[in-house]
Amino acid sequence: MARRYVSIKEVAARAGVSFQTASKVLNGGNVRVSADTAARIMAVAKSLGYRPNTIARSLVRRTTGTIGLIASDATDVAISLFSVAVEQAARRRGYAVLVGHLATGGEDGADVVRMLIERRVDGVIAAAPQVEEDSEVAELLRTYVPAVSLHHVPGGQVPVVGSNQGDTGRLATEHLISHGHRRIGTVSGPFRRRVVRSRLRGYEATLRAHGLEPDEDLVAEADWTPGGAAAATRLLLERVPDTTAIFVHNDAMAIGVLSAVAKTGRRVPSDVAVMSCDDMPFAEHLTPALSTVRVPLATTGERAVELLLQCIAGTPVSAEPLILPVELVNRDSCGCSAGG
Amino acid sequence: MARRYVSIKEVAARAGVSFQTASKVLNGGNVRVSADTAARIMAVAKSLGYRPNTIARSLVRRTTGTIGLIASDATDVAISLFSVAVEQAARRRGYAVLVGHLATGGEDGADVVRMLIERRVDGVIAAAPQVEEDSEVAELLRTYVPAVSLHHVPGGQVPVVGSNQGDTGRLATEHLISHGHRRIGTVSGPFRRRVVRSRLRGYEATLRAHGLEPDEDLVAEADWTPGGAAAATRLLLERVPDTTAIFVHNDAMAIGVLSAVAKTGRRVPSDVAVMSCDDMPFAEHLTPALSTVRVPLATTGERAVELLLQCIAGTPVSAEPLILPVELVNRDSCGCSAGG
DNA sequence: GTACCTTGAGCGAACGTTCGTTCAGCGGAA
DNA sequence: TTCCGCTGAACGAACGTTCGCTCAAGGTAC
Repeated sequence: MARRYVSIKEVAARAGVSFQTASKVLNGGNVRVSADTAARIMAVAKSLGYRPNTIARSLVRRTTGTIGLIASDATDVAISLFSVAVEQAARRRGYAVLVGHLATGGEDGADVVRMLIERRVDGVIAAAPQVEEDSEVAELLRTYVPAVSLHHVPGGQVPVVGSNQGDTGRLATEHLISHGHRRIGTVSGPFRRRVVRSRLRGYEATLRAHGLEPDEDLVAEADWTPGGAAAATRLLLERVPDTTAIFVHNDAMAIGVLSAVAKTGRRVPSDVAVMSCDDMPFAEHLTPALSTVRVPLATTGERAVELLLQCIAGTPVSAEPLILPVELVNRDSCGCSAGG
Repeated sequence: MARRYVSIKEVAARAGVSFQTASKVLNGGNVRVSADTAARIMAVAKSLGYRPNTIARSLVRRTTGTIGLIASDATDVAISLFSVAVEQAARRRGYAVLVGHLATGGEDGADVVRMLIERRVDGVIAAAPQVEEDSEVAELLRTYVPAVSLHHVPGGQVPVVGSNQGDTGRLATEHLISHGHRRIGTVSGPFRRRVVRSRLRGYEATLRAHGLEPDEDLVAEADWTPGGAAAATRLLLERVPDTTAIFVHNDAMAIGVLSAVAKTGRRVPSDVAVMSCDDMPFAEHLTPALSTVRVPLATTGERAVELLLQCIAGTPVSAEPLILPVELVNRDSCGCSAGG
């Protein structure tokens, strides 16, 4: 299999020019080379199957044209949607993406970042809630490499991009209230996440704004998974049997909520209405079709890349988080189609 | 922000040794350095925040410790499960992963591979069905870099790892037959995919083995998405209204099938039983809980990494595909829990 | 005929490492 | 005293590029 890359020196030798000249025509910018010398070099390069060695290029240019993506264990569709968007946006701009998926606990965060740093990525995008608690990661990001995060990073100084999570809570809750519900529960992600707390605040504020008192029995903490959400839902319906609506913190959990509600013999949406967050591709195909607050993950990914490239270029970047609007998507699970 | 990496030369200068000596203690192997010189160098390195530059290292070592992963647009949970497994397995072995997500049509396959090659990845793992049709990609993989694929690559010579897809078709169909079904439809992925054809062959062979004649009206082609599957299901049930069971080619589509069946007023599993493939995390939480043939995607990812590292090391590798067994997982949608 | 400009190409240095070889100094055996 | 071997460290070369400077040849203007 003896595969070997041919270097620019071999190309140059075969073409009868210095390797620096070959460099100019093959990879370089302003060419200063006659048309037929150039053509000859190109021809030789092609026939030899020359592929530039970006490793060597990176060494002298001191940039790798690579960005690092640190993502949580992307069983979560939302994260993978985001990751794909990031990679494609980056590639469109000539950047490659080096990815690290954190273990569930996120205990390897610093390892991943070190790996990225040692590979000299030009910048890092963090899409892992675990970094919220990891000050070692924060420190590394702050001191070694431009970074953009989907989540707040301890100590700040890392630009954040995302949506207003309070809005998702507000929108979902308001909509449920507009359907006449008064006993509105919520199945949330882990309390220690900022996203979760923001959504919870939005939910509670909206309740109050409509004269309803938040009740902590109505709040059930889960873990972003369908299974966890199903358990939380059972608990919630036991504690408050007359719950008539549930606000779920993501679509994956909504699957579990739907199933748990059905298992108690209640029907969605007539007995219990359900509103979710995210709007993943499968949401509209669940039974009943899931009403949800759309979070623009793909756009967020593209914005994150743009923002990061600005940081890399040294353009000053706003200290304020870049906020992308969320949007209510009404389908069946909230009761809209039933005319409720 | 003037971030600057400190090089080994600066560390060496501060420690009063040659940079090659510093190299030995910081990154090198057999040390031949006195204990306190070593300690001094380490201390300086730490205080200066030295991070080895693997770019330079790669240049001289002629390996990057990086593998490329080319994946289809991983909206598909199955692919992202696989990708995560690959990355984590690779990292455990000291490799980083450079990822490229193909556009839906896969028209950028060769671009992605070229990007990987120019970055001198040590090997490539392909998890994109589109490569089955891309002989340019195949050619690049064959001539430039060790590779392992989840899908057959035109022209062969690239080791394949995966499951026996005929088995998934057989297992699902047999199980449905064992429940007494005689009119068994199938909602498949795109016909031009080998996976799909293998599963279809397994399905048809099993039908025949039980004295049932395959009927092409019972085969509805879809596109791996819930929406496409829903449409295909409607078509199928229109063409053959007395269909009593459906074999779906993945869990994502099963969501659409479940919803489409329900919309015709039929119930799952009593009117129409459903068997799927994959066993994604959400499958058991659908309503009804999805019976499915588990495809060990995560294990496949780890095996792919192992196999690739063998190729990289030059260990001869079997020409036969590496087959991982699939497994029947019975839940509610096939009728098992109803005693059918 | 001289001076100058332009074009095309060569050349040296640098990027931050690794790796193998060389070398100075020292202790001990003959 | 001489020679040897060992230890600790220095040193040169190489990896494959980019970048900027130098330089020769030829053309043009005076």
